[in-house]
Order: sequence, then structure tokens, then C-alpha cells
Amino acid sequence: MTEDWREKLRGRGYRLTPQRELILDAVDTLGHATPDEVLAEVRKRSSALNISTVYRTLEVLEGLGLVRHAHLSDRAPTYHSVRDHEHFHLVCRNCHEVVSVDPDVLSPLLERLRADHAFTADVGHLTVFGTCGSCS
Amino acid sequence: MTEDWREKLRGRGYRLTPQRELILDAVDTLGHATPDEVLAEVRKRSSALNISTVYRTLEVLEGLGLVRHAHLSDRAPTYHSVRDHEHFHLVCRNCHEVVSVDPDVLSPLLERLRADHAFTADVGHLTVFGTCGSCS
DNA sequence: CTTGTTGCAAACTTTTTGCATACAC
DNA sequence: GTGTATGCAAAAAGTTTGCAACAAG
Repeated sequence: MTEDWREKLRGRGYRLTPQRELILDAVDTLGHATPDEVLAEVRKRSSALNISTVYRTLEVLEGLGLVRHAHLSDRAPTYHSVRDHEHFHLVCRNCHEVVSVDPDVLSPLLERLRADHAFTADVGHLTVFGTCGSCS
Repeated sequence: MTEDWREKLRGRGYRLTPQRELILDAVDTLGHATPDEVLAEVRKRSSALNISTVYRTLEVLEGLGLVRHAHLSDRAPTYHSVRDHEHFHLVCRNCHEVVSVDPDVLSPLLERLRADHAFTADVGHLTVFGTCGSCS
């Protein structure tokens, strides 16, 4: 999917700008990042990019399915690339460690939610807060 | 546990103020409410209460285990009373319906997280986003 | 050339903080 | 009386918006 994003953008009438490429690369590089962190990462190399462009671009990229966001703290949303295979997150309340977990373990839950509540869960957005081994 | 909160506050050296009582009542009444909504609810009856007191009080009450919060939107946190038996939430991305679900369905997941990742999940804080039956 | 995109600055929303006053104990 | 809690106003943090200038197609 390396060049896939170009087609996705063009395909929906979006333009292919350097800013969009830089932001997508930054999200890839960082793994999990808030809009602020994305801005900082991009500015390490290329200087000119505005925070409002970061917000607008992340929104577009998420609409195209190129990035996703989850809430890994009580505060800012964090974006991650979709090149990482789909996963959800465990976050330790104490040490703030973040662990990415394979969605397989969710299958039984997802099926019950579908059966009992006709509800289709969005796995990629899921974050489970709690306490990790070393902190308990 | 009707009068329990008085003891919990006093027991830890906190003072028992009318504001704290009003806020706790409002959370009980509202079910799920953002700090803003708590303020509005309290002001329906008693006029004088400041938003910063709401924030500070909810923090204290959560520390005492008298209320809990979860994130039911990408924005504000919502607080709920712990008199409701423990539950987690399903939130529909489309119609924003909120469903409270019994934690039993989570047992298989919780055990796997404990076994595989030594992680103890905080059920009360959990929110699962997705699409409800009528919206899919 | 046309229209989507960006940068900039300002507005907004939500939450936090400092400090003087008020009140629970 | 003593020290915590509150109100107020200002600051901080995060996000959105309007608009003129710019640049991708």
C-alpha cells in the first residue's frame, strides 16, 4: 500500500500536497501521536507547516481511512497509521504504558455485542484503561 | 449507601459543603453528565456555583470513589454515579445513542488480557464506539 | 485558469490556576 | 480561630474558522 494514498486522495478529488505527504509520513514514523506531536515531527525536517493544516489534514486522512485516532489519555487524541495492522490499545493508568493488542481476543465480545445489542464495535478506536503488570 | 458519602468525605479530612452535596445529587439525577451539564443542573435550583468548583469537586468525588467518569464522545468526559451498578458503555458514532451494558460480557476478554498481558482492565471507564442496529 | 489548500490570526471551548474571601469544623 | 473550599478572573490548552494568498491539476 506504499503508494496507495496518492490514489485514494486523487480518487476523491483531493489534491496531493507536500503537507499531506509530510503529515502522513510523520504519523507513520511516530506510531502514536497527537496533532501537536505530528507538527513537531514534521518541523524537524521541513519548516513550514501550520497547526491548523495538521488538524484539517488528519481529518481528511482519517476520512480516507489512511489514519485512525484513538484516545490514549484523558486529553488529546492520538493518531496512528493504518499500515500497522488493525489493533486496539491497553493503557496503564499508572505508568501510561501503551500496548497494542491484536483484535482477535475481542471476537467473543464483538459477537455478543452484535447478538445482544445489534451493535457493531469499532475495534481500531478502542482503548482499554487499567493497570499493567508492573504497576499492580 | 445513601449517607455514605458524608463519612467518606469526613474520613479523609474533606469538608462537607453544600456545593459538594449539590454536585453529587446532580450527577445522580443526570445519569451521565459533563461538567457543564452538572453546572446547569445545579443552577436550576440553587443559583450560586462556579464551574471551577464543579471541576475540583468532581475530581475529589472521583478520588473517593463516589463518582466515575468515561469518555462518551470525542470531546467532554461524562461523570456518573457509582450507585448505578458498574457498567460500561456502547456509543453509536452515528446517532450518539448510549447503551449501558453489564460487565459480565467482558469476562472472557478480561481474563485473556490478564493472562496474556498481565493487564487489569478498568471496566467502569470503558467505552466501545461503533454503530448501533438502527444506524447500520 | 479554476478551485481546493494553506498560513495566519483571531475566536472558541474546555480545563486549570492564583489569589482573596468565605465558611466548615 | 485555623485552614480548607469557593468564587472570580485570568491563563492555558486544544481546536476551529474566516479570509486572502498560493499552488495542484
